[in-house]
Amino acid sequence: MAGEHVYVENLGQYDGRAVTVKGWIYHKRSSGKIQFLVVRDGTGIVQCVVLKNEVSEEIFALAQRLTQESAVEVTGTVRSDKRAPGGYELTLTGVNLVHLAEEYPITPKEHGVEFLMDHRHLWLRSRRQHAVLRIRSTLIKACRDFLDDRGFILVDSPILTPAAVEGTTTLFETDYFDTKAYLSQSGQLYSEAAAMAVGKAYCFGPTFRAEKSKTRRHLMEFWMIEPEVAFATSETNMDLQEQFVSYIVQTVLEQRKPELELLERELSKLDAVRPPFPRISYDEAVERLQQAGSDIIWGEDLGGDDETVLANQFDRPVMVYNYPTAIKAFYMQPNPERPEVVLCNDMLAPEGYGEIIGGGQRIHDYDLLRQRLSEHNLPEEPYRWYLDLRRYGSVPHAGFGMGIERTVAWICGLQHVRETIPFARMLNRIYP
RNA sequence: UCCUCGGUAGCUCAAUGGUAGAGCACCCGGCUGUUAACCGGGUGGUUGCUGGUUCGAGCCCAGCCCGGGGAGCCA
Repeated sequence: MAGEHVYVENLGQYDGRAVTVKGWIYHKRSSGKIQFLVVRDGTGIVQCVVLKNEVSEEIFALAQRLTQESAVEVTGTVRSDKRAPGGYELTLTGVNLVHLAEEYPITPKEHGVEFLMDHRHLWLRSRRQHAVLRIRSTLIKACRDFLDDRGFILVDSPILTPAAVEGTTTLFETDYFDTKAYLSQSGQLYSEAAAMAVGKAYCFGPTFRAEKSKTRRHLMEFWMIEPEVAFATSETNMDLQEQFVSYIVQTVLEQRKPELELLERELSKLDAVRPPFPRISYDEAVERLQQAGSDIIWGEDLGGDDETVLANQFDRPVMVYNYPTAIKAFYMQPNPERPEVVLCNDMLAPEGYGEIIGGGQRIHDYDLLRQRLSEHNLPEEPYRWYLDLRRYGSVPHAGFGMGIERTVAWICGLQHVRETIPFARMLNRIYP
């Protein structure tokens, strides 16, 4: 055995040279005196050729024994070849078996969703899932780069919390040394405290919703990034959102084109995602929907179908602002000229991917916030610290939360968010 | 919680109320350029569970279990 250890993604730089690739057998085809081993190493996939009269009998026999997903170190000469997927292939001189895999459950044929999700730990090895994971990784880095480059400070919020952020959503309850604690459904309230400390803050982490939601857009555990800015208004908040979303989409488009192509994503639709984004008021949204045949009436929240109808009227994400106060959370700042609506907005992704951002301006007046807590039948005690923020140098401020999985699903063009997170937590699924 | 569709070989699926099938995977054999290779042979079943109707149930009926899609809620 000889040859420098090289990753498949760099094979092009080693044309004509002897190298070693360390990886797993993705697939195998044989034809009597010639065998094709398709090896993946995490960075790519390369076809390796084993010729009977160019290797020893032992090597040829060993290659024949290899099973799907067996771990190997293969040595051979890099050669560009049009017949090889990827453009380069390896003519093998040696094979070292690291581990002979048992019969692998996931075959190159079709599988159902339940079977694949039961084998999620193995499904991650497939090409499509690789592409999604890489895009997710790039997207998260883009989110953080964007905020870090603009002076935001990462201030993480706790996962274990004493109370609900919004009284409405069901929370996962756990025991905290004989008192109750809840898994965080949002880091926002803590992000507000952080913004009052450092001016521009964001938190990024998992959030938990115990709602028995069973749709392609819902997970019980999902990741959310939540920027919060002091001295900001709903207007500047929407400016930030469109800059933010444009940046991450264009970054993924630049850096992950091969992955998007593998997923057969229509790139032109992503290319169109640049500022400014259309902004329509809730009032206008209701009118547009009624004209389109919806039976929605003013005061009702937009349903999933409504969101899709609206989003389809634009070629980029659309921001719907100033929803009725009655259907929004207790901390939303009312419009001073129209208290029946609040200064907030949602961002709806195109192509029916639904709401990817929810945000708005927060109440900064102490008395009004107390009144709202009371109106929402929320206890004051757990929110004492939150009310404190309105007692010591309270300023207008705004922020938003973006769901990572829905955003990845949209950018990748996936039918379901379960493929956008390594190990999805869903209704009826907490394995593997 | 509600609506809707489904559960048959390891996987994906067929089977008028009348002998349980195919493709793939796996095993054996053949093939020096395969691309989900191909060709021949073989192994493989408590038809989700319980009860009922019937001479006879994978199929019809009831209940339950499990899963897919959707609603509500939200990101």
